[in-house]
Amino acid sequence: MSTLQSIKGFADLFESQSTLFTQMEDTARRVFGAFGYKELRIPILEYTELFSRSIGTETDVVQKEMYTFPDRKGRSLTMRPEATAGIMRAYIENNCSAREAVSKLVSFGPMFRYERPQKGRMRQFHQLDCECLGAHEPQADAEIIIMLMYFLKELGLTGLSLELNTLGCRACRPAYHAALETFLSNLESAALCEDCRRRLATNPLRVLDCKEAGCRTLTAHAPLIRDHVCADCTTHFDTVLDIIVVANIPHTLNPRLVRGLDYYMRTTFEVVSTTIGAQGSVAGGGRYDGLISQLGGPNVPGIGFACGMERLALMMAENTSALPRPDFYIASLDPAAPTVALTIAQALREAGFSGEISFQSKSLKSQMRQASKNNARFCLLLGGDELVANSVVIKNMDTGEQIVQSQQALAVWAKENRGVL
RNA sequence: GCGGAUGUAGCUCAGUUGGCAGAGCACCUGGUUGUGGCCCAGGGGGUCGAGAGUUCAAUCCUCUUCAUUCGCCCCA
Repeated sequence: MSTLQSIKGFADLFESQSTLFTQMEDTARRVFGAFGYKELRIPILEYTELFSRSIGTETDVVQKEMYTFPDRKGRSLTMRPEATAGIMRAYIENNCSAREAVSKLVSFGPMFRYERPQKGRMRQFHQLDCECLGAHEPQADAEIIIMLMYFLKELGLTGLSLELNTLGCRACRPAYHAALETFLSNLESAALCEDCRRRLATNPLRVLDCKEAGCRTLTAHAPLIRDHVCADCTTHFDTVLDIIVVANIPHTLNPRLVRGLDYYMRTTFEVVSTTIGAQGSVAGGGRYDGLISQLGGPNVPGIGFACGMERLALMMAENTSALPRPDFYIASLDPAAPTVALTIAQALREAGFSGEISFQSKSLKSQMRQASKNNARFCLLLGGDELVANSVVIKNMDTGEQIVQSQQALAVWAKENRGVL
């Protein structure tokens, strides 16, 4: 292993990839901005306790996936594995609830989880995060789901399915968990797969989400959350569904949809793609009333979601618009010419044109090949007789036509004939 | 943390029951051409991922290791 190698799961994004991320961020600012969301940039490092207290100490994320280390004074820091916790901290610390009844925040950036990389999963990955704080009404749930689906549509993505579920609230969830555990413990536990036998102890809800056919049939008649939630939760979820139906948003109810982070309650949702490999979950979120107060803040409700940007990029990949074409490429036929080229190029750029110069003075054939590859609209040839004559040959790379101009007048001439160069 | 696949030229990959390392594309030089794209000729490039073992001889067989990749788990 060489230190001159990137860290496993940490990727370099060159133009073809980075333009996709730029496009996502631009679309996000436009779409979410139209719903009143304001951008918030939060730190990458936080005290470890923030994550363990919000995400849940028993979750896989906290137990085995965080990049955690001590700072120089021995305090435990963690590179954020998700954005919600940090946003909550910022919201509380800056006393946002006193300034506005509802805060709508959007944030994007890198997240870090120590997992085995595979398609659609990196150790440093990027999420786009929206949080709506201060609204407990079901209309807020519906709006954020509608907004998310609108955003994905604006990115030109298709073939996505929206799954919805409710997890109940603090009042009714314990009863459901008890009913589920009773059901599971009455099963022939040996018939469950190895993973599920482990889940019985760690996270019984996950057993419902198992992909093994054997477990599927065993749990086919397991108690479902929907049948156990309280009247308030039922009303809440029904209202959300009514709005989603009226808004004509295709969706499926998935009573087995479970969230991996402890703070979720009531409405949960996930957007899934079947086209990008095993890690098909593209966006996920839900309501988390109680999280802010649990972190020591005011009793403010919240709902939000996160989008996996790498996973969106996988879907957008073949969709890229043509890259902008440079106006000029300056090729030199003489070792002294690149010096002159710098002056000419800068005058052209200040006149509003874009382009590069070749610092080498190679053969004409080779230079023209480079100019071709550069895809510039015009190739400017410097050197030889023309250099002596203080002029430059301008060749139209599409038509092959060429004319000669004086070097000093070039930028002015080009500006006056903008359509030409 | 667990499993499968793969590491050979800048890129995509061939290859040998173990015997001097290959192609296409790219790059460079020259020719042809309307100063670049097509065509022709030539050329540069590789500790065959790394380390150990077996052997007269290992890119090939054995072991170890590192990396990449797909899946499990988990998540977005």
